[in-house]
Amino acid sequence: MPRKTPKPTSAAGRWQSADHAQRRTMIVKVALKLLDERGLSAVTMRAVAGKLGIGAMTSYTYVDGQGGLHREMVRAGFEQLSQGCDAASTLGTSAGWRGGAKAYLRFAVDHPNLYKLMFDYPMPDDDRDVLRGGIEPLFTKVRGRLEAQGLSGPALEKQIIARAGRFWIALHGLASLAIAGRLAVLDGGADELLDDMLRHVAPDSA
Amino acid sequence: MPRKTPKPTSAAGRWQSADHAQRRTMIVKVALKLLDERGLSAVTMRAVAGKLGIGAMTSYTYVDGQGGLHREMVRAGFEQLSQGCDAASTLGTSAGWRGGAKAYLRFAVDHPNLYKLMFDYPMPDDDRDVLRGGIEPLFTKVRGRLEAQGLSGPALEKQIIARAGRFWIALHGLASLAIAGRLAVLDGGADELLDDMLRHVAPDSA
DNA sequence: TGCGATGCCGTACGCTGTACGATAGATTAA
DNA sequence: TTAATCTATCGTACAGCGTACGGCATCGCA
Repeated sequence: MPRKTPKPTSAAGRWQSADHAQRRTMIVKVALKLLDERGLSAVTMRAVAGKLGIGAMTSYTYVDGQGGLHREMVRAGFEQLSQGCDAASTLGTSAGWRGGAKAYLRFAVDHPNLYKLMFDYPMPDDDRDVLRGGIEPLFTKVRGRLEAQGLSGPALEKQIIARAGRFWIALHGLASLAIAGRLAVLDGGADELLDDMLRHVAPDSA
Repeated sequence: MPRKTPKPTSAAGRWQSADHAQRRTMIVKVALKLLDERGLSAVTMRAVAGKLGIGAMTSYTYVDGQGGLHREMVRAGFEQLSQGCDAASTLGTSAGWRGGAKAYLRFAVDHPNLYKLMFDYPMPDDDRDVLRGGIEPLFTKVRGRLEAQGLSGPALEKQIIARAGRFWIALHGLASLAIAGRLAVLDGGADELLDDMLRHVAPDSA
């Protein structure tokens, strides 16, 4: 019985009283939950549709197949990562870098499957702007910090890439290896490794 | 016609004149070629068996299903990575770190699918020894360097983890982001980023 | 009232991994 | 020599996947 009447209540009934955008959001949300809880291989079109009480093919109306669903999940992931890091760091201060870094790592450890999907997802080559990808806040902060120090022009751009890039590469290395279980030697000393890393690659040092 | 006579020639005929270990190697080799050329999703049991002219189920005699095949590919990959880095670096020298690093990155860029498989592959938790995983040479070299400086005991172990770990994390971050196409901003300046990274995290600096 | 547009989804096709069991050749025992 | 056993091979089948296709029910508008 498609498109009946409003039908405001009932778990799967919510579907009815939602517009197009909301329905896509519902699909992505269910997919993210499945991804977190049971891994990428559990995010099947059938499973997602089943959880929403709709036919498998219905989801194709709101999302461009499985590839499109992955793309939406990646987008949502970068948004969440970006917001989390933004909230946790304060512009330019050394403690700010550390706060942002911890937020970044927390996201990766809390959502390992999503994080992997985000960084395995092929990024279009014509996006010369690497700032995309959820790390805009980092670059913006570094920019502000350096501008406050009087830098500008090409030198500024170069320094931004060097410092923010370096910082981000280190963070991603930590996150990625932590997820893969490669940092077991630490015996719980992930904090130490992070501190050591920050000492060496913090955007404040030349 | 199983287990006929030697039959030394012919492409698929080689299969006959091979022992158990050699046949597994042949399977893994074909799988690695498929992985490099057409991605992980192309490494199907049927495709691998087909390339060897054997029935799909036959490969199960030599490899423990798809999971086992992945495991064998990962093993082969770490072996190759380890050898490449070992050959390219000379103990302790600053140029040595750089050579090893370049070899590491070259492997990752030349075999992105394999590299991803290697570092996505779940590592057993009871392998407290992270040295496993193809980076033993790095840790060994750092150890030698530090021992030559007179360090020993717990301080030595701690320094090894701090310095080699830091170095490796940076390398993996670079490799991983390069594969994902996240380093496009460089405009071909990957070397610059590597140099900057080496300046900051080389195992020689405290 | 009629009718095109829109959302829904049952069915079907080709693909996957792999469990099972039949078969055929090699090896060993009598 | 002959019979029994073992081993490698793989044809078949099943469940599950993504998704193309087409039929359907309902809505918005004329």
